[in-house]
Amino acid sequence: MGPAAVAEPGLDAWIRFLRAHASLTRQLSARLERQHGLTLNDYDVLVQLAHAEGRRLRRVDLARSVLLSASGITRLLDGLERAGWVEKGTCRSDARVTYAVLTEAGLAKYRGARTSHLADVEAVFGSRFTEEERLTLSGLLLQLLEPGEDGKPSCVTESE
Amino acid sequence: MGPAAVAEPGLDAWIRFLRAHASLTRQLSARLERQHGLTLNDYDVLVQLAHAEGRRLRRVDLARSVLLSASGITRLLDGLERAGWVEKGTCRSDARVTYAVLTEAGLAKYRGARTSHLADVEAVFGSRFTEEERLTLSGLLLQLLEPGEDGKPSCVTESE
DNA sequence: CCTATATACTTGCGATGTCAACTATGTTAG
DNA sequence: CTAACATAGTTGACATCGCAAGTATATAGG
Repeated sequence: MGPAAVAEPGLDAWIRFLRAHASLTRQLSARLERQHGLTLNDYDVLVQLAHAEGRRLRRVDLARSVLLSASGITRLLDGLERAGWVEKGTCRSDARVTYAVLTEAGLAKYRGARTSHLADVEAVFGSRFTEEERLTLSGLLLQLLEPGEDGKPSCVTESE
Repeated sequence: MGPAAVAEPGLDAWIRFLRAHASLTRQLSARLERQHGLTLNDYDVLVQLAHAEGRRLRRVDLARSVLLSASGITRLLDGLERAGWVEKGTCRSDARVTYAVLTEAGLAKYRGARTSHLADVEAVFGSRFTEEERLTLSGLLLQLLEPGEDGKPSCVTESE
C-alpha cells in the first residue's frame, strides 16, 4: 500500500498522469536528443510543418497546435532557424503574420528523425499495451483536450 | 481531418498525451499557484510527506517518488524550507542522508491546499469522464509506469 | 480621418529543471 | 588498513518556458 492508497481516489488518475508524463518524456526526449539533437517540441513542430499545406504555418497557429505560448514558439523557432530547418515567410494579406516555413533541410531532418522516434514510441506503447488498449487510451486522452486543442489550425490566410 | 489523420497511427496516443499534459498542467498549476502559491511539484511533495511515516522522507526517495532529479529535489526543497514548510532532518545510521521533514506549518499548508486542488481536479476529470472511464484511464496510466515508479519508497533507514 | 481595441510577434526577466562536477560518507575486496 | 567503488546530496552552468510589457499592424466606431 503506497501513497496511492492513502490519496483521494479522485486524485489517482491525475497523479499517475503526471508521473507517466515525467517518465515517458524523459526516456523519449533523451533518445531523440541523443540521436538527432531535437527536443520533443522541436520534433513536434517539424511534424506539424511537414504535414501542413505548403509546409508552412502561422506562428500563432503553430503555438496553439503544440500548446506553447507565443514567446515559446518564437524561441523554439529561433533554434530551428539557426539550424537552417525553418525559414520565415511573409504574408501578403496581413503584414503582422510571419510564417514558419519548413526548408528542404528541415524536411530531411524530420524524415531522418521520424523513423527512430516512431520506433521509440512503439517500443514503449507496444510493449505495454494491446492495440485495443492503445485505442482506448487515445480516445480517453482526446476527451481531456479542450475543443480546438487537438492540433487543428483555426483559420487560413494567404501566404506569400 | 487534422494533422492527427496524417500522423502515423502509433504516434496518435503519444501526441495526445503530450497535448493533454500541457493543457491540464497549465490549467491546474495556474489555479494552484494563484490560490496557494504552490507549484504542482511543490504540492506533490507536500502530499508525499504528509502521508509518509513520521512525515519525513529521504531526499533520494522523494526525488524518485515525484520523478525529479536529485538536484531538482534540492532546489524544490530549498523553496519549501525557506517558506518554513519543510525542515532538514538527520539520519543516525547514515550520515550521508538528509531527511525532508514536514513541519506543522507545512501540514497546515497542505491541508489548506488539498481541498481546492481536489476540487479543481474533480472539475476537470469529473466533467469529462464517467467514473468507469476514470478508472480505465487510471489503470492504463499505471501500465505506462516502470515498476517502482508508482511512488513507493524503495528502502527504509532509521531516522533521528 | 482618428481614436480605441484586437491581433501577431518579440524581448526582458524570473522560475524551474537537467547535467556534469564536486564533496562527503559508506561499503567491499584484497 | 587501504584502495576502489557506490551512494546522498549540493552547486554552477545552461536550456526551456511562461508572464508582462512593448512594437507593429489591422479593424471598427464616432
